[in-house]
Amino acid sequence: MTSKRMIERLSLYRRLLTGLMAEKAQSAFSHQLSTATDVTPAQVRRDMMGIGFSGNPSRGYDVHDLHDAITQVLDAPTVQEVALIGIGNLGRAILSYFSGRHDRLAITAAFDTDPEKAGRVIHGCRCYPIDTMASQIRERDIHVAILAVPADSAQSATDILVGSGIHGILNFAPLRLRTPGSIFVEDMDLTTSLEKVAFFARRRTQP
Amino acid sequence: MTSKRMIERLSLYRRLLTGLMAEKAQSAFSHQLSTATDVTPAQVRRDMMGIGFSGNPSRGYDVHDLHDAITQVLDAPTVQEVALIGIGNLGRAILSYFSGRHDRLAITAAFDTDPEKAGRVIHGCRCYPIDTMASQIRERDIHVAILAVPADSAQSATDILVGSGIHGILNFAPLRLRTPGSIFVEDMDLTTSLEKVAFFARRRTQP
DNA sequence: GCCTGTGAAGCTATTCACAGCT
DNA sequence: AGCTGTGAATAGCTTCACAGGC
Repeated sequence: MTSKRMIERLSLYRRLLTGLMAEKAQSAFSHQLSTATDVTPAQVRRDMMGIGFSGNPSRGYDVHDLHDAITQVLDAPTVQEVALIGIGNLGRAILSYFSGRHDRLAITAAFDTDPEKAGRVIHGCRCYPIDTMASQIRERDIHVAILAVPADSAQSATDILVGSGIHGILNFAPLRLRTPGSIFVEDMDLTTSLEKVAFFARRRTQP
Repeated sequence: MTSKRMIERLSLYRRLLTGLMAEKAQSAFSHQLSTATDVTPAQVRRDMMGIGFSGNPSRGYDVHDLHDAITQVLDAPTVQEVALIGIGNLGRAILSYFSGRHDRLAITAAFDTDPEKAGRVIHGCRCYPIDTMASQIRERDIHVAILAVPADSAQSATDILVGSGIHGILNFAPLRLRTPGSIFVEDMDLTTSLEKVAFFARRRTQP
């Protein structure tokens, strides 16, 4: 229960439900949730079971209640702060992408080695020099970090993060971080993903 | 054989092997390949089997030969061109990230609705207005696209891509694209990934 | 002794299929 | 008639464990 895959799907369902709420839909069937999220209806029902949410054979699932139920599972009761490490092109893109988009997750501190950037406010997020990172993360009780630094400084940054009480890292650096098993790491490996797409695209061209 | 997961791992092995070649290593054992890529030694050996590559019980796998063998599987014999759709913050970050990094994959055309951007060259990649996209993709025989447009224009851009002969899409837009089954789509969903990290980080905090 | 190669076992995740409800 | 909830079946992937080689 609550496997990595299932959490991903819950995130998708919720996003879809938010859209449905905006168009005043009261309820939705598993097959409706399934088409927009690209999973099977059976999978949707399994996931509902997984979070202990029940639907109704004649109406399906209540859109509002389900949205709440998923939020109950996915989100912390209070806003979770997120630290961004690395304010290069990618870091800034990530900042602009998340800026004000989520109501329970917010990037509230960004760090960079470049002293030029310290003190600036980018997309509503204040930037600090990297040597204040450990103390700030610890003091502000931040447990989630997004790592967007070059590959050659990723491991040293990670070591600091781990030592500062971080529990989860979204890693954009193109390497596998060495971390204690207690840290959750999700890799966003652009190179690997693009190579994968290129591979399967080629295979579709001439199978 | 050659499942999605395996292709990802091959990409990781190759990156590691490139590093090993730089430090003049001749050969490597499965357990060496495994630690740096975060898979088990048994998995490494399975993957070698998968691409029909043999090692040697006393020396392990020849670094150079294995690098070649993986490249043979992963890459096209010639350079594969990639189109980038959307030259916003994220698109530019992706451009800078990939610029000159790969020798068989290159982003050689970028498209945006903003006519201001057309004609510019960003990180070595020429930008074009979006209405020339279909014809250029078709004429230049491009089969791979990176989609980095806002969510509300992602589906219409996708429809054009599909109609232009694209076979694989690396999708950064936060929604599931509707595509024919013949198209390979890989989703890079920042929101979902961050929610996942936040969820498991929280769970580590108090399990 | 320590490695690779691999059949067999084990896991995990997904899908099937149908009873039960409305 | 068409849905949900779910035990059972299936599929896909990973690890075990050991024979064979250096």
